Amino acid sequence: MNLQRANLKDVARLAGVDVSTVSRVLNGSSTQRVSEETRARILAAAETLEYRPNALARGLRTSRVFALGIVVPQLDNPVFSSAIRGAELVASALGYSLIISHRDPGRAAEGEYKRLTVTHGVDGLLVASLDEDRGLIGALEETGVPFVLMNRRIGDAPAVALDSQEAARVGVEHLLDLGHRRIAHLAGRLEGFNGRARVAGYQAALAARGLPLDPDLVESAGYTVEGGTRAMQALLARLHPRPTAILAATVVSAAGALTALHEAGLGIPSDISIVAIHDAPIAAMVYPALTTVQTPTESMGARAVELLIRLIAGEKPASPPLLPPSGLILRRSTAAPPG
Amino acid sequence: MNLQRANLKDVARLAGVDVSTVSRVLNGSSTQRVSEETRARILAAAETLEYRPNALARGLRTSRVFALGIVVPQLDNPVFSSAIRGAELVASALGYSLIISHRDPGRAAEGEYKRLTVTHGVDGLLVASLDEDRGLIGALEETGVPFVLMNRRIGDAPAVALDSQEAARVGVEHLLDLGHRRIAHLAGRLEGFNGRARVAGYQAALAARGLPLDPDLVESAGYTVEGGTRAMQALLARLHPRPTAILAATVVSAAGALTALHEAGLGIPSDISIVAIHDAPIAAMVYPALTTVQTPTESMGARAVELLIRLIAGEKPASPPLLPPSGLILRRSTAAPPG
DNA sequence: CTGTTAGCGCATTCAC
DNA sequence: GTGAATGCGCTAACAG
Repeated sequence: MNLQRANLKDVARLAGVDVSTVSRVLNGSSTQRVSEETRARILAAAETLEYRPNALARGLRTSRVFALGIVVPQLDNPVFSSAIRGAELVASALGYSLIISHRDPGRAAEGEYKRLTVTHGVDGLLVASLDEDRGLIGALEETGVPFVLMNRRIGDAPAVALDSQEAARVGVEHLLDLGHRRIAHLAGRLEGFNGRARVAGYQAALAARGLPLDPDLVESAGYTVEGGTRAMQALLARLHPRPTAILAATVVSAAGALTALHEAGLGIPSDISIVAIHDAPIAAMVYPALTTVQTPTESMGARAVELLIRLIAGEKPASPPLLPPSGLILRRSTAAPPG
Repeated sequence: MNLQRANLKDVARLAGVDVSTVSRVLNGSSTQRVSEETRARILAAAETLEYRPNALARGLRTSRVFALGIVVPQLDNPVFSSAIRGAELVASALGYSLIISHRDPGRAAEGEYKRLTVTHGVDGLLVASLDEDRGLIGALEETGVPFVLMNRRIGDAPAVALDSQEAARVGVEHLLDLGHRRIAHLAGRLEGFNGRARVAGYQAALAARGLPLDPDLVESAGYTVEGGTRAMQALLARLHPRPTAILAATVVSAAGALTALHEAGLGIPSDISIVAIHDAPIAAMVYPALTTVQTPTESMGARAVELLIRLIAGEKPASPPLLPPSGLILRRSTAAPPG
């Protein structure tokens, strides 16, 4: 019933003090000099009235609304939905709300950032972009509020991203340990931040075992099912003998590759093994269930919020190091090579 | 640069009028009686100053913040992420922001609703719940702001939901048209709103062709991959002869069923066909790609926002009728029965 | 047709 | 230690 109702004045009246005193104790400013007695009385009054500060009024006064904007290009991408979950968790733990927008950060972006910052007055922006768009940084800086990039680094802008190179290395190493020597890579966008890193990790793992690098073993598949299918078909058509194992950039492209493999009548993992980077629910939904390199996507969102809040507080924190993979999830898609 | 800067006073000064006049023309109230001349001067001033209203101040004054809270139990459920997308689209088209929260609506819900409404001051709530929890309505009503339920109806509370019965009927009819007569149903939660409706639709389709209803053909699989696998295995173990086709409640349980089918060495669709309700990206990621009954999940979010905004405006709109399926997406998992 | 006035709820500077 | 006064930016009577 009396929700939204009680305000500072009500609490002040019930406690028999002035609103300014109530404000002081409730905000617990470091320079608080209030007698224990009245402080207790005020706290009790606030309690019985179920007082909740009005974020609007407070924001109008302090120009801090305790809201963060987060813009992601897509909601159903497992990497982003997981990052959002992580962000939401720490944001609300720290008293912040998250306002999401799923516009493509590259496009119509500028208007969106203004809407979020100027109009709605968020304190900071979390931005997950899919491409390298340099214009993005400019648009972001124009908003005047702190921001942090997720999933990639652009220049030296504040960012939290995954160590895709290490993730790829771990995946390939697993395959090497199983005995595979002819390993292909279903790459993402070769020009992209993560795509490049994965190729580097793939090559590093091979080089560490003294294996030669064959450019023909790498095929760009993008990040779609269709791309995965098409790239896998290309690999199958071009490579003789065919590879005995595949490192896929994402579970989505891996799923597409599985389709191509099934259609080619190949057994998985009897004829060919496949390991994908990123762990997501769909890894367990395909057949056979995918062995994956688990990446800390949820932590990425969490770390990003922490970084952003420190930025908002006026600190000058450095971006954290790239987040290393958190494990290898063994399922049914990998085994020793045939023969 | 001069973002967030310009306020009504600045515009008023530049236009040589009073702030109240500026407010009047910018808000375009129906009772606006301002000379064309000054109106033009004000508009021009606002333009050059890139004036953007401060939502906080406006909200404080009008207790309308043009923000909607949306709480969903999970972000990566294709039904919800799609509904969110639809909601976001119409919300922003109508000038509203969406504040998301992915708490389980049943649990810790009350506190969450208060945080959203009392503290952040959203104008209304969109709630997608997974269960029937009656307490939910009480908690929602206590917030004092309008709300609309998504994905289910509870009592006669405002709600936008899918016509799951019709969706099931369409799926079964497709199977019947292909010649199947022994069709099993991988059901959701039998006690749930949608689960019950799907069973009814499944039975109605069978009855319409004069086919007998065999309770043994229905198995509850919940909404998880594991549930789908387990239920499919149970069906396979219990039914002799085995069914030639399956209607799965969701793409997720269908994916689980595929795993069981593959492990049993059955060909899809050569030995057994399967059609799933809801279309989602994962339908195209599994093997074989799933034929699905497409449901308007994005529209569900869109309609829900429209309904909510009318509620906020003080209208007393009725909940729209259940949303019928929008089509049948033919992929590779269905064909005529063997023999 | 347009200016004046009065807060919305809160934090904060300044008295006492 | 605590109260009084002020204003964040805006809208909504109420005057004129």
